[in-house]
Amino acid sequence: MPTIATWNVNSINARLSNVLEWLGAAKPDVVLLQEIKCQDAAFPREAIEDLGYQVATYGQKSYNGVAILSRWPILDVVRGLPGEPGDEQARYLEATVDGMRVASIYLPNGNPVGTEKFAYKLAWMERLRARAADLLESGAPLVLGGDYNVIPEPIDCHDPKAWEGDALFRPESRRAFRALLHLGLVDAFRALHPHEEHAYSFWDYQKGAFQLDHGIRIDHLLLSPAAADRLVACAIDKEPRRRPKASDHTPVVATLEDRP
DNA sequence: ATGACGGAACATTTCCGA
Repeated sequence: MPTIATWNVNSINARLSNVLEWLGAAKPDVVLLQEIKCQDAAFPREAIEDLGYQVATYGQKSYNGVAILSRWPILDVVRGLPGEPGDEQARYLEATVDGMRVASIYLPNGNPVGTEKFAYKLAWMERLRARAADLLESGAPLVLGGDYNVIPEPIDCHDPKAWEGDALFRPESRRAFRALLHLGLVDAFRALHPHEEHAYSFWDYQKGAFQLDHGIRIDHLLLSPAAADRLVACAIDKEPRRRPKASDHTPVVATLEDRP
């Protein structure tokens, strides 16, 4: 059965050996990467192609950058989130793989609240909602995966009080995330594990956060009804976060039934 | 109130992230 993963790698070149090892061990079929932190030409394409993946990237210098890896051809690629032609931040890459429309999403952080950065986050989320609504019209399977930089509910963080007021947990951010769900999108992990606590996908590098399990769940796979109907498993793989030179995020992996 | 870690780059310091 096909698996699709999302992983914010916090620089693909700093993380290459960890990424190659994980691809070889977990053997995901489709991978949505965020924060590749390089331009397209600097992406280590050959090393990943050698493992049997096709590669599409949408990079920029130093910051942001997203990519899609797939065992199947990557078709009809859209670079950038529609709705704001002047937006030069590389945070959205969309394509068709194995009959599914997929997108790799690196949603803006939005801190500090009260600045143009928070306004950009909320505007970006509205653009994403509009794009998702368009994509849902076809009824084809759709997977919107990535680093949403949103803690959906108190259960999704170790200490809700510590996150009060942060852009990741502000009511406006959570409401905009719920607006995506209200379109009919399903949070794959939470749908299958409705009460699971300490299910985190990010732990800060500082203050021993990983060892203390002071994490947050901000990396999400949102599935359209046609994709959610095929959902059989969703897991957070903490193994890459334990390794030396780890990203501060770890992969989230969904398993879908074969196409009917 | 600040820093703590870690990455990139016009780099021995600054900007950014969550």
